[in-house]
Amino acid sequence: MRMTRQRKVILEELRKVDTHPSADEVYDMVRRRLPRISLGTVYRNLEILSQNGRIQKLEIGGTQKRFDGNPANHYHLRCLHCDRVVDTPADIDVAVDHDFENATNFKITGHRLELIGICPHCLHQEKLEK
Amino acid sequence: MRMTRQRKVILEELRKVDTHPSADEVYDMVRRRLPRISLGTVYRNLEILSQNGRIQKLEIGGTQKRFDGNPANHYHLRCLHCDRVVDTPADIDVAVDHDFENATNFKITGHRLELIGICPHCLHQEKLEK
DNA sequence: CCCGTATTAGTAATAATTATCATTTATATA
DNA sequence: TATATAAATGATAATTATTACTAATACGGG
Repeated sequence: MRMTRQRKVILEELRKVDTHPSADEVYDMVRRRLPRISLGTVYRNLEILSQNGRIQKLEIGGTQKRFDGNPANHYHLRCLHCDRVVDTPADIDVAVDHDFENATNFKITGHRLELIGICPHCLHQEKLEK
Repeated sequence: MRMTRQRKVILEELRKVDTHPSADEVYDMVRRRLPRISLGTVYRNLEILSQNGRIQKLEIGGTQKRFDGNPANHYHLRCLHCDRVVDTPADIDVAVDHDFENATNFKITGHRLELIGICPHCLHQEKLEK
């Protein structure tokens, strides 16, 4: 994998944030440094970087895919109100694979878990509105 | 909610299968009984039926949404090879919401869990190929 | 049975992503 | 350091999945 200027900046910008941006949000972020980059390049590189394990492509609820600059395994919380996606603490691990391997006749290689709820920010808003 | 002919057939066909079809697959199934139904009607009804809790809209990996005629709570296994989606036994429940509510400051209302692996059918195929 | 309104079929529009291709550029090697 | 070459880019077109629009239709209460 050649480390092009575009690829480098995409990776750097994605690592700066913990907001799990969509491809077009990454495009906006990167365009501030590389105004002539094209959206196709962003898509292509997000795909390549996630295939190489440098970032994560998240398939969580909603219409767009989101991207995570942290390639380490962790879960995500999604806020029903503001759609924000937040990382869960790294030390929580839900060891369910073995249970399901016993209960079904699949060979389980992993799982995707997404927690749904209301984020602290929106909880606070709700209180104020009462 | 009016029970139109179209809506009734969509619900019936979806309940017949355990394959978790996408909207266009439901369209194909339903068209055998109602050849003049339109794809828009299928989309609209799948949305309405899922909002009324009669079916489930699944947002699992892949580009298309899938639908499940069984509205009861259960998890899904997805096969990496053939993309088949299979229900998990109903009696398995992963009680993680409380743990995450303590570890974060979200109010957790639920979770989505998807098991990834190789289905028995594909495992068998692999053996034969060796 | 008739009326009012939700629903439909058909089509157009939108949104997200992927493909194409001529030009440019990173990098291995001479 | 210059050069060859294959990978990558930018611009644009194409595709895929889904949603919106609208005149015509049909469900179901009275």
